[in-house]
Formats: sequence, C-alpha cells, structure tokens
Amino acid sequence: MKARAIVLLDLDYFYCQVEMLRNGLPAERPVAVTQKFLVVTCNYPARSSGVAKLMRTTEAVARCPDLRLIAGEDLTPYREASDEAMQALRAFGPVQRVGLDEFFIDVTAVAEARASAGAWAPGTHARAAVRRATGLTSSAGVAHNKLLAKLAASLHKPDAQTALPASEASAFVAPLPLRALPGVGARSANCVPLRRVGARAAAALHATGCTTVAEAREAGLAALQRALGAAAGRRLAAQCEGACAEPVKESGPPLSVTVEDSFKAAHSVEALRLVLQVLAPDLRRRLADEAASRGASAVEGVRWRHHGTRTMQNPTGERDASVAPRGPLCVSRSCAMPSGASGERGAAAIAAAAEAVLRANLRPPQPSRPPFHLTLLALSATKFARAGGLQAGGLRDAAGSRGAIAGEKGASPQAKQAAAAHRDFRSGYQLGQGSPVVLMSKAEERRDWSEWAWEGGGEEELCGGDEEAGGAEPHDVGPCFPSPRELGARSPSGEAGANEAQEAGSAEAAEAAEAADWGLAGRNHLPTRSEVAPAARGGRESAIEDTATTRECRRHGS
DNA sequence: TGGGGTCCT
DNA sequence: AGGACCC
Repeated sequence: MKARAIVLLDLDYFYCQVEMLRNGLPAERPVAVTQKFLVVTCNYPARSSGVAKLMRTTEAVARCPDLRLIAGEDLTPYREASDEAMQALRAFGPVQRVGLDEFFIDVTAVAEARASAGAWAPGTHARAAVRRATGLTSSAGVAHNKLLAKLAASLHKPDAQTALPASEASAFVAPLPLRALPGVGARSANCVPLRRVGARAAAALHATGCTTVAEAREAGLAALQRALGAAAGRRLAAQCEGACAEPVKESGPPLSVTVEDSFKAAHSVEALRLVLQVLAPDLRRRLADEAASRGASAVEGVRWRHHGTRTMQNPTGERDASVAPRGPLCVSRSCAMPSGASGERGAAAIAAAAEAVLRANLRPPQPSRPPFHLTLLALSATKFARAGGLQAGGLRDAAGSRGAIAGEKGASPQAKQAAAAHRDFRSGYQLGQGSPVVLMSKAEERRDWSEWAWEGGGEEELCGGDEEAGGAEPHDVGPCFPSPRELGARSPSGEAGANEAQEAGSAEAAEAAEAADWGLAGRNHLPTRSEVAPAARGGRESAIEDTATTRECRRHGS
C-alpha cells in the first residue's frame, strides 16, 4: 500500500475547554463539567488536585474545594465547537470524527503537495487551524496509519503533538497491553489468553492482568483468529505489528440522532411522559438542524433501560423479577416517524408516537406487583432518507430508505404512502427555517423533572476561588514528520538514515518559517525509546498497571 | 457512572 | 434488536 500520513487530533479536555471559553474562565481555575452526578471532563488544574474523569461530583469537590462545576448534559455547545473544528480540518484532507473530540485526518495528499516546497508539519498546522477556528487547543499524533497516530497522540498531552516514525512501530507497540489497542475492549482482551493458552497460564495472566501485544504476537495469527473470529483476529494480528490498513473513513452527516436522559426511577407512563416532554422537542430540534443542511426523513426508535434483574420473559423491567435468565440491558423498539414530526406540533407528534410505543411494550402497573422501574429513556432517529444533495460519507439513497420505511420494496401502496410521508417530512424541515415552535429552556425543563426523578433534587453547587497556574510545557523540538521522502514524494523510498539529520535540519527550518504565518511554533515530539513505553502504559485509563509490562518492554525494546 | 455515536452479528 | 466498541 502507498504510504500515507495520518493525523489524529484530539481536542484537549474538550467539554471543559469549551465551557472555559464560553464563560471566560482563567486557565488556572480548576473546572469540571458534570453530567448528572458525574464529572465527565476536567481541566489540568483540577486534575492536579486529584479530580478525575467519571468521578462523583461529591468526591471531586472534596478533593478540590475550589472546583467550578458546570453542568454539561446539554451537548449543543460541544457539538457546535466540534463541527467548527471539523470544518477547519477538512482543508487538510478527509476527516473522520470519533466522538465529538477526536478526528482522524488523512493528510497524505496535502503533505505530498507541500513536500515540493520542502517540508510540512501536518500536526502543527492542523492544530493551528483548529485553534484559529475555535480557540481550542488540541493534541495530535502523526504517523503512517490510524493505529500509530492514535497511540502517539496520547504521549504528549495538552497542547502538544507526537510523531511516530514507521521504523519505531513494532518496538513501540510490543510492550503495550492488548487493551491499549483501539478496538480491543475488555471482552476481547480477556478472551484472547483464556482461549489460547492452558488454564494455568490463563489464570496467571488473568491474575496479573498482563496481556501484551508481544504475547499475542507470539500466539500467531491462527490462534488470534480462533479466539476472535477471522476478521477481528486478522486485524488484531496486524495491530500487534503496528500495522493498520484501515482507511480514514470520511464522516458525513450523522447516520442516527439520539437524545436520551437517565434518571433514578420512572414507574409509570405518566412519569415517562414528563421525560418525553423534554426529549421530544430536543429530537425535533436536532432533526430540524440536520434537515436544514441536508433534508432527511427518519424512522423513530425508543429505547429504555430498566433497573434490577432483566429477563427475556420480562422485557419491561419489573423490579420484582425473580430468578430468571439475564436479558438485554436496554430494550429498544421502533416505529415509523410520525408524518407530523417536522411540523409545528412536531414535538407533540414525536412524543405521542413514543408514548404509544412505550404503552405497547410496558406492562401497565398492577396493584398487586411492583411497577416497572426504568432508568433511561432515549429517542432516536435512524435510517435517514436522503432528500437533498448527497454529501460525502454515508447517507443511503432515497430508494433504499423508502424500502426500509415501508418494510418492503417496489411501488406498493405502502411504499408510495411512505414516499409521500417522506416528502412531506422533508419539505417540512426544509421550510422550517424560522419554526414557530417555542420550547421551554432546556435547563429549566431538566431541573423541573429532575427534581421529581431524583427524589432529592439536583446536586451541583458552584464554588468560589482562584488559584495557581500550571507549569510551562516541556517541549522537545524534533524534525518534521513525515518527511517528504517518507511519503515517497521526492525520491523512491530506498535507503534511509544517511541524510536524516540534514533533512531534519532543513525540515525544521522550513517548518519554522511556516510556523510564523500560523502564529504557532512548529513542534513535533519524537518519542525516545525510554519515554515511549511508560507514557503509553499510562495513557489508557485504569486498565493498565502492572510491572510485567516493564519487563516486556526491556525484553523487546532493546 | 453520562450522553452520545458507529459497526457487526 | 442487541451488543461490541469508541469518545
């Protein structure tokens, strides 16, 4: 395969940074963004006081009394900032969005074009573009594939970047726990050693929690495929060599839109109706926003989660479910999007449709037994039909979607009816620019029913204070990466190494010259062997701890 | 433990 | 429709 240059750009402490910009908060102020009673993101001053992601707000405030808490259940500002960042990045090549705060960019073509001018530092320029567009700092990894770019990005975190040359790939990944590879979740990581090796070794590995890339490598392709299946096994084997052929898949408009809310308990349809009164307007608004740019119709789905034991016989989540096999954690059912969903009364139409779905699937509470106990309700729109011009990345065409909506194909009466509804829906949205639907402020709505749902009220409180700055970044300045030669833009990728220093020097100079234009110094970290392994180990939450990894690192690393 | 997303089965 | 993964 032709050499590529891939950037993974990660917006730093994303929700939190957005809120700091919106509220004009000083950099040194510890800030956390919460959802319900959890801290979902916090800035570095907060982290240095011991606040961490997914920590309870009570714990966070105990550790950092000056912590400013900002409610982040409404993702709108983050979605908007993410969209702006993504737009800025499109100038560099196809962009794939991962969540709201990460982007893969295939910068190969731009890098090749720039190579004739000497050198180009994609990570630096992509980050500068994002910062100009949004004011947000970011971190980046630059490499020849998505895997390495992703792993590299975590090595130097706030407002920095790391380039990982292909020559380092194999040694770089060897000591990593399998769990550190993107795509390897708890499930796969546990299942590999357990199926591959004998029970004794499996127990030992499981006890240490150590399951490294190097070990999986030794197991071989066949063993991995036996454990994970043909496709996943092959992919994992490649990843264990630092290889990843997966292309940057350009993200288009979303394939689904969902709004959801979680709560302690809903025991009645009346209670659910209160939640629906919040969710339905949200969904309608989101669809209107989508349709304003592309026009689309959709099928509506309702999903809910219940508390306590689930059973297949009891999909409605009765609390009292006795001894019974485990069932799905979430139940979802769908129906056709009501044709009035885009109109003035769209929210009401959506809410009514959703309520009908719930009524049909939730057994009504009976005096003799405890009622159902739901803890989450979601509304989602899926299976969009394309109405306007096709944008890159992923809308089905209208014919396919009409078939899906009608549940059959061809020009059956149902299909025609669905097509008519589709047009109605679409034109409604397209015309719905200044929609007269007026909704209560989301925050107030949330607070209102939250008090009910939580039986105790919300818990956030703000704290006053001021404080201490974080330190300056230690920056290594390395050569530009990828070099023109690595991309094969100038000379055939023959011998390597001899001109490395010279090329690096000229690259640095060219980069410095360009950097002035962008108002940002060009800096690429090039990880040394000694810093790579420890940093990579720490980069992946709590799944990683042990000492055996260090041994593996030494064994394979030198 | 949130509020989202995508892809695979 | 459910589950795995991602953030």
